[in-house]
Order: sequence, then structure tokens, then C-alpha cells
Amino acid sequence: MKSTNGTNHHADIPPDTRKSLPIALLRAREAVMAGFRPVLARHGITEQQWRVLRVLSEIGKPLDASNLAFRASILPPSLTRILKMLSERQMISVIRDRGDGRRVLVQISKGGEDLIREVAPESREIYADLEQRYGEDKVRLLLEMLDDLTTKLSR
Amino acid sequence: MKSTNGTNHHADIPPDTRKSLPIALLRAREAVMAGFRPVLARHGITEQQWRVLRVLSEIGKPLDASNLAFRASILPPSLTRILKMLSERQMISVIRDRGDGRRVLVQISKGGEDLIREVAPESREIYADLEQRYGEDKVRLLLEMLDDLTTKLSR
DNA sequence: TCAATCTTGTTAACATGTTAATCAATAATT
DNA sequence: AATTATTGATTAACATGTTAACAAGATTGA
Repeated sequence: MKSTNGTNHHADIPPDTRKSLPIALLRAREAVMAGFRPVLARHGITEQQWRVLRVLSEIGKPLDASNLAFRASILPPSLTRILKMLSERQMISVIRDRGDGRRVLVQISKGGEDLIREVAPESREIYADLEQRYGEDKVRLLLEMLDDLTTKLSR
Repeated sequence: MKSTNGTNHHADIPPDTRKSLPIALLRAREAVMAGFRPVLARHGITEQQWRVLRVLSEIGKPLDASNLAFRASILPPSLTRILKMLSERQMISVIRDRGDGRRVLVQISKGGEDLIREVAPESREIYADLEQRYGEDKVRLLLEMLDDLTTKLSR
């Protein structure tokens, strides 16, 4: 039994924060977003709103809220609030499903598409800089490992 | 120029969410925390409060708020609120620095240490299960890559 | 058919994230 | 010493995360 940092006299209970996967993921995400957030902020949009718009743009057709929430990795209660915002700002259109009165169908509108076209160049620039700093192949490998981890833990 | 998902007719603007590092990091973190959160919830504590307690326990001596915020990866405004909670629940003690009246010194107290001892076994169990599912060596490699990424982007 | 159940989305309540403004204490400058 | 600038922490304001409860529409089964 050995202590890894010299200051924790509880031995290995718990592992120190440098070896914590949740914290490492949080910090990495924070470091990545530090480059992106200013770009989005300049366009008056949050990271989550951006994710919603991107998913809708990729899909290209009306999507119900549950599916949208899943694809954008946003919880339903948050999505409800975000849809209200984006709808007021004319970036999306929200209508009730004719066949199933519970469902809400969301579609990107012209305002949203315009915003995406505005932000995309800057976004790609940031991402290119990231790949250049960290290594294009390492980014690919990291993505693969993260996806693998997510898959293996979701069962 | 090729489309990667068949539905995005904006070509490569922007890369689809499956290849997005921020989202991959978010999902991975979410998958990891899904196992961990119930444990903390059973003990009536949030993930961030747990991080604060762990850092204080590892350090083992009074720490000023700025340092604590940095080590726990929590922003100062959030930390202020968290310290108030933990202090009311007798998990930490907060005093002003004698030498520098601006600083606040935080130290874990008996209640906090007790909680850590309670949660630690379950925590290790979850982490062990994670390592077993994903692979011990892959966890190490992933931690290393994340740390590398964070470092390279923070300059 | 109709009551029980399930599903979808929303609301509620509280905690944290995020940025900007503020306040008090210290340090720096003249 | 008095003024100014900087620093550390807090407060404010708004957006999201998180869990639980809820409401309304759809399904099921007796």
C-alpha cells in the first residue's frame, strides 16, 4: 500500500483527484470549450442552444423532443426551456404532432440556418487549431476511446 | 468532399455531433457519473460537494478558496454556495485568514471525514467495476490522453 | 367501453455553471 | 500618508443540470 501524493494519509481512500476519470473528463471538456465559448458568446448563443441547432440542422427534418434531447445530450426539462428561447428568437419552429397529441415536433428555421452558417467557419477554425495542437490522429483515437467507454458503461 | 451521415446536406459544416470532442467528453462523463451519482445521492450529497470534500481531505490542512476552487474544478461563485452548504452541515470549517483579511481558509472537519469514510468503499467499488468493464490499462491511457489534451490546450 | 397503465412533455424546486458587477482588503504608486 | 490599482471573495442575474411530481394524450386489457 503506497500513497501517491504524499499528503493523503488515508492511504488509497479515495484515489486522488488527478486519477479521477470524472474530473479528468470535466477538465478536458472545460479546456476544449474555453476555445469555443467566446465564439458562441459573440453570436449571443449558449453551448446547449448551439447543440440543439446543430442536431436539427444535421437531421434536416422535424424531430420530436425526446429524440432531440437524446441526440443533443440534453435532459428534457432543459430542452423545454431551450426550445422556448430558440422559438422566441425565430431560430426554430415548434408544432404539435397531428398523429400523436403528446409529441412536439421541432424543426430548424431560416434564422437558425443563418446562424449556423455564420458560426460554422469560426467553429471549424477553433477545431482545426485543436487538432493541430493535440494531433489529428490523437483526436481520432480519443474520440474512439470515449465512444467505447460510453458504450461499455451504458449496459 | 463527402458527407459522413447522409442526412447533413451542409457538407462538412459543421462536423456532425458524433465526431465532436466536446459532446463525446460530455457523454463519457455522463456515462461514468451515472454509476456514481446514486451513491452520492444516497448520502445526501452532490457530485461537486463530494469533490470539495475529497480535495480538502487529500490536502489535509486549511486551504484558501481560490486554491480549493482550482483543485476541485469549480468556479468561485459556485464554491461560495457550496461552502455555505457544507459549513451548515458541519462537514467543513471556514475561517478568515489572520494575515490576509480577504482570504477564506477552509478545512475539512470530523463530519466531513466521517462522510468520506462512509462513501469511500462504495466509491471504490464503482470505480473498480468501471475498470473491469473498460480495462484497467485503457483507463490509464485515457487519463493520460485527457491530461495531455488539457495541458496542451491551456496555453 | 372504460378504467388502469404507459408515454411524452412540462412544471417545480433546488444546485451548479457562467459572466459581470461589486465590496473589502491589500499592495503599489506617488 | 493618501490615492490608486490589484486581488480574493461574494453577490447578482440568467441558463442549465438534476430529480421528482404532474398533466394530458395514447394504449392496453378486462
